Amino acid sequence: MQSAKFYVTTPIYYVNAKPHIGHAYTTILADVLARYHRLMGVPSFFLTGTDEHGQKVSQAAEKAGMTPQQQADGTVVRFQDAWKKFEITNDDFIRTTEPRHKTVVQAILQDLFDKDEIYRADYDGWYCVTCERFFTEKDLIDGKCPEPGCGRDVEKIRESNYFFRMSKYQDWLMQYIQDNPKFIQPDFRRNETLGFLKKKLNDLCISRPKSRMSWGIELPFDKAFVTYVWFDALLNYITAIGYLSDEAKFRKWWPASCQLIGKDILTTHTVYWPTMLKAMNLPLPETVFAHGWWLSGREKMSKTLGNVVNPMEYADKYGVDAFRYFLMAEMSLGQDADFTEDVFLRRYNTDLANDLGNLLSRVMKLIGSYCDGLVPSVGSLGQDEEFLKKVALAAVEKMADAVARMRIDIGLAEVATVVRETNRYLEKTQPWTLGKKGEKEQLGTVMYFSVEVLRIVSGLLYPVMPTQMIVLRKALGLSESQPDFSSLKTWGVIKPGAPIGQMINLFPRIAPAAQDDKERKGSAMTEVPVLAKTQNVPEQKQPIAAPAGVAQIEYTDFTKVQLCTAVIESAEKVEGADKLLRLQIKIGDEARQIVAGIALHYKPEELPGKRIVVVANLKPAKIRGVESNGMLLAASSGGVMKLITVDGELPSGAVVK
RNA sequence: GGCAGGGUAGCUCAGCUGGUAGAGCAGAGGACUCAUAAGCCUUUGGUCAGGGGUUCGAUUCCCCUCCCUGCCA
Repeated sequence: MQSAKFYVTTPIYYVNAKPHIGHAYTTILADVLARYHRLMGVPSFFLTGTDEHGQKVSQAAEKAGMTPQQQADGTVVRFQDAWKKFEITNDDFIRTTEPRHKTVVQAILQDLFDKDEIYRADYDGWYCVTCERFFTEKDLIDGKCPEPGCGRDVEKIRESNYFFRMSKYQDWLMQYIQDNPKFIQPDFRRNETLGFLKKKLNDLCISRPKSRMSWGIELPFDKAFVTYVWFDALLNYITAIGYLSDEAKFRKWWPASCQLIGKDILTTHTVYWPTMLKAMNLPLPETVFAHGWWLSGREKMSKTLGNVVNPMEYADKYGVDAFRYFLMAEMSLGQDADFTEDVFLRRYNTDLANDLGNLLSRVMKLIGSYCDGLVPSVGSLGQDEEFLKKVALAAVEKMADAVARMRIDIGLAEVATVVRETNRYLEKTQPWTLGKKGEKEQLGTVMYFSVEVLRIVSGLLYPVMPTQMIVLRKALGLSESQPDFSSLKTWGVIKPGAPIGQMINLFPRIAPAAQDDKERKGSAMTEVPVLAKTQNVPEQKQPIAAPAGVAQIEYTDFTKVQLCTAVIESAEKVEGADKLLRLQIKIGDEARQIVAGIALHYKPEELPGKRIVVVANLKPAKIRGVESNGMLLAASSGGVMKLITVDGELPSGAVVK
């Protein structure tokens, strides 16, 4: 199943956007695929980049008082930094504003124009002066501008544009898709494209008049126009690898092995793109793979809904490796998947902390205690050993197969099984008992087999968790920094006598924040706002029976709130706010500033020295421009408000529960 | 409305060409202690959406209904 080379691409991301989980997922998936192929010794090229032309960039630039290029230069780093942080090993990063891209795009356009693949046409349409946008007849809503919140009258104008003769490739493309089942994956996406192609395909407008939109690549044969962004953007996949500039390089990598996309850009990649390539007389990519969305609760994760989980936050909170592992393990094939903290933590604790991390701990401890910290030699083998070895080696094959089928999740599940089997193996053989009984030889066999399995597991997981797996391998005394696949297929690589490193805690267990049950799943994500969306959002099923207004909570929910006692050091009014006081408090030895809405009930001078109860782990917030690090508790009824305090003497910083 | 794909244990899903179901997680119980209160063992859960048909026999094939999802309009 190995090809001679592996060229993987992500879409180029719109530079104006902030990196979110969708970008992160695609890019990490590409990275994992690239790393697996490198591990298997397949020459690999991994491309990502940014799409930097188009109206939104120029609008943002104008707003910021800079040129579009400056705007793009300023925002592209958000992607570059993110990928660095996520250990992305892309071989190139293309920006569509780079000369190497623009030059080649223009050459392609000129060539297609010369071959009459592109022609000019006039047509009538409707223009909204306010929105500065052009619409076709059917775009209009009741004959008015369809832009949300606009709805003004539109005027009929005649416009010219250039068109790519896409329609003539319709039959060819349908046939090609049918003949090449691997071209569009997963299968149901292929059917979608075929469905799309059942209707008459139009030619593709590939230009925009500069009068409407100027930030783009100028058409070489008509300076009054720039290239339509999609036509420009899709070409990145070939310009970056040397099309028309470095033919040897281009021939080495094209056609792409795997082009990853989100399901939202299926048509551009399975209709526009292949017909463009056909017109250029280039072969099509082997596979265009459309993955699903990450969902939180019931809502699609997208910036327009405002419920984006910021990938940075999870990576910071739980580690880049754990984040990568979660994304790869939790999403299967082209399906959508849920991203909630509950699901994340459960998977982290189960797979990484309890099973894998803990396995490493127990093995290291046992070798430290009973084998002088050295990998022992092997004695006679029994059925248990043969079984364990078989399972581990089989996982290597299964992972290779899973990678070829784009089912990283299945491969990872296979590895998890191996880890579980190893834990079982330890229970069964009880090396601690063997150690106490002084049965050195058997003990040695058990420990050696455990170490070997961990070596193989670490190699299989390396592409997903590069940092932590290197740590693991070092702990096993492996000197090589990167594993290679052939060593994973081989049993008995670690030599007896090799020293084991210090005990490490690879994946510290995280105390679960909340119990999971279906009804509360949606609300577990604090980032999800209540949306006033009326269409297509089914009512929440099975609403929980709870008193109106406030739902019952689990004890573990309560434990999320860290309450403790504090002493007020000083207090003063916040200027411009009649209810707010700025308090300097001490929680134990820690000084903090909080803002409290108690000015109508307490005078600043009567507060110093009072013992209060505060929520200590509340996210810091700015209230009226004043930073507040916590929140005090007070009870109120009928216009009277009293501070919560403790009954008797207790030091500041005492835990309240 | 058209097309496509689904509805299997509390959750996420696996079940190829028909012989009444499995995994992981979650729940319950237990023995142990090398380990990250982890791990291991045992165990509770399923009229396999509903109805009809073909068949000796259907979760698996066919038809109908209901519900969900995606794409399109």
